[in-house]
Order: sequence, then C-alpha cells, then structure tokens
Amino acid sequence: MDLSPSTPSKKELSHQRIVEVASRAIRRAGYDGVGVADIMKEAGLTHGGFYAHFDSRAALLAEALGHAGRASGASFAEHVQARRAAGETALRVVIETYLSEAHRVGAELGCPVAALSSEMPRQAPALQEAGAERVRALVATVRQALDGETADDDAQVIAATMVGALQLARVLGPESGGELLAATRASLLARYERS
Amino acid sequence: MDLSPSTPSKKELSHQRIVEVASRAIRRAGYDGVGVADIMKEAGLTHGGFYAHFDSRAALLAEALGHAGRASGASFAEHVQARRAAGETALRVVIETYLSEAHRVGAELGCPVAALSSEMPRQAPALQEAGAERVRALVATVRQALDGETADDDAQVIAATMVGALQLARVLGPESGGELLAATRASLLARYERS
DNA sequence: TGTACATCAGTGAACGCGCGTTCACTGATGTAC
DNA sequence: TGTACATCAGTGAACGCGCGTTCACTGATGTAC
Repeated sequence: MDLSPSTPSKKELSHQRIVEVASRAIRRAGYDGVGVADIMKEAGLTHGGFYAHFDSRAALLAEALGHAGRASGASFAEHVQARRAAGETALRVVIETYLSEAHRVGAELGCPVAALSSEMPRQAPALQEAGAERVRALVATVRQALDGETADDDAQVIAATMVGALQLARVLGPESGGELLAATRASLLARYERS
Repeated sequence: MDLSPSTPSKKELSHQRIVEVASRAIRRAGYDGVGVADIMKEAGLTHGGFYAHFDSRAALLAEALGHAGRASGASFAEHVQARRAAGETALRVVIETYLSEAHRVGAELGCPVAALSSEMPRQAPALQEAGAERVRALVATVRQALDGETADDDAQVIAATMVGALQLARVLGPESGGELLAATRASLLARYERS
C-alpha cells in the first residue's frame, strides 16, 4: 500500500505516527474515548497542527480504523505462518490466537472489530463503511484458514462466534471470561477442524 | 421486582419514565451518545430536576442498563411462550428471535448486550459490573432453552455466537447482514437442536 | 559560495459550543389544628 | 370545614470544563540567482 517506498518526508512520518497512535487509542478507549489533543500529544506534537494532516477528527478515525485492521491482520498472519510450520492447521491457529488470553487483555493491539463493533452502526456513513470493510476482511481471513474445505457460510459464522466470544469474555473478566474463551475454542475446533 | 405494587407516587412515575427513556437511548446511541438534557426532555421534563432522581449520569446509565435487560428479556420470554405453544423447540425460538431481521434493525428495544458489549469494558466499575450481570442473564436464558440436554458450555458458546452475529449483521447492513444472520441461524440449529 | 526569499511543519492562544452539575425559586399537594 | 404552613417535584438560569476547530505566527528547510 505504500506508494512512496523511498524516504518518507518529515510530514509523512508525523502523519503515520498520528494514525498509529489513534489506531491504538480507538481500540483502547472507543471512538468517543479519546480527543484530538490527547492523540497529538501522544504522537509528540501539539494539537494545533492536526488539521494540516486531516480534514476532521472523523477523517482520522476512519484512517485509524483501517490501519488497526491491517496491522492486527498482519501480526495475525505472522502467527499463523509461524505455527503452521509446526504442523498445526491454519484454522486451529486462527481460533487459538483470536480467542487467546493475550487477545482478551490486549484490545489495544488486537482486532478492531472486536474492540468497536457495537459502536460501528452509530458512526457517520464513511466511518461505518470503513467498519463494514474491516468485518469483510476478518471473514476473509477466516475463509482462507478454512482452505475452501467447508462452505462459505462457515467463515461468517466462525468470525461472528469469535467476535462475540472475545467481547463477552472482556466483559466477564479474567475467570469467567477465560472459561468462556476456552469453551468457545473447544467448540469451534471440535466442529470445524479437519486434521 | 416492584416492591410498591400499590399506586406509585408521581415522583416514582417520573423516575420510571426517565429510566425507560434512557434504556432505549443507550441502546440506540450508546453510553456516550445521549445527554442528560435529551433524556429529560424526551421524558417530558426539564434537565434541572435530574439530580432529584439520580446521584449522577452514571447512576442512571447503570439503572437503564438493568431495565433494558429485564425488559428485552421479558419480551423475549413472551415470544418463546407463544411459539412454544405452536410446537417449536425453545432453542429454535430463541435463536430465530434473537437472530431475526427485526432484532437487527430494532436495537433500541433489543438486547442491550448486543447493543453495547464492545463499550462495556471501558465503563466505570459499577457500570461494567452491571454489564457482566446482563451477559450472565443472557447466557442463563440460552441455558434454559437448552433444557439441560447439552453441556453447560454450549449455552455460553451459543450466546457468544448470537451476540457476535447480530453485531456483525448490523455493521454489514441489510443484504450482507441478512445473509450472515441466516447462515448463523442455520448453523446453530443444525448443531444444537434436538427436535 | 553566499545571500534573499518562499515554502513548509508545527506552535500555542483563542473561539464556540455542548455537556454534567448546581442552585435559588415556583407552584402544587399534603398536613396540622 | 377552612385556614396556615411545610413538603415535594419540577423549573430554568448559570457554572465550569473539555472538546473540535481556527488562525496568526515561528523557526527550520529548501530554492533562486
């Protein structure tokens, strides 16, 4: 996606840093949980310069959501690569990684769909559409892990189950939440894994 | 739950009306999406009187969440009763009602867990605990519909799947969302229904 | 190579505005005698 | 039964405060000649 692979300008570096900070902020605190001034400060800048980078706060949020999805998707793909080398099925790795304790406590660097989905339908159209795109990307990731062995619908159901389970586990906290994650992992693997 | 079944005072009626309005408002617009003044206005009052009813905005939100859960749970139970009389299994009714098109578009009167779960972990402790209680109530509803025929873990997995699917369907919109709901209904029924 | 100027990224003060909360006050309802 | 007073629920103006956004300005970098 990077169309200027040479040395990015100073402004481009700042822009990337702001987006990066915002992508963590929305997953940690929600769309409404973080202000322009906070993000700029965390990026090492003052708030006045913000509008040289973005048309509005909403424009940043849309860009940050996309970045969050691509970043968490990439780190996800790395996990899958590494563990597939150890002989595990792609589906098992996806399920165990998504429904892991690390993902339960690490929303800030995790899947933005799980972090934000109940807020998405209430956002401005552009941001809503960016959310729908993230959902489709998540379903596509699951579909790939199924290797076309099962019906297309299964990818949607598995994605929905993972998102719901992770969210409920975060609400329930360490003990009950951990049990719910374990039960969901076992259930999905028992049903869908072809070893 | 009503400890004063005789005639409620005028103040108690106002209180109930505010809670009712707020319980719809948080499901429609989220915890951050609605202000004290808006709620009071919709309840036919002015904002100044708010603090004669609640210690703080947060206190109202907690009460509104509980009300939303009980109200949607009750209307849910009615559905189940009515359709069970027609010979359908309780589990089928629960799944088809929760994952219905009506529920996708009717968040305002629907399950508050589906409407709010990704925001819940970020709220103040009291409100977070109220959220956890709603999750447990939802799981309990599913467990009842299973009639003890399946393992306890199944109720958690089914609840998580329903919440996730409804949320993703709301993000995706009418067409793709409708398909996702249909696929999830079919999948859950195929796996769990004992006819 | 050196000077003058233009451009660029970022600064920090200021602006409206909306929100949660407080408070003095009002009009209606209930109680004492 | 009627009058005087207390209580109660609600009103509406006002308060701080934080937030998104704007804007005149600064210091550094790049360009022209």
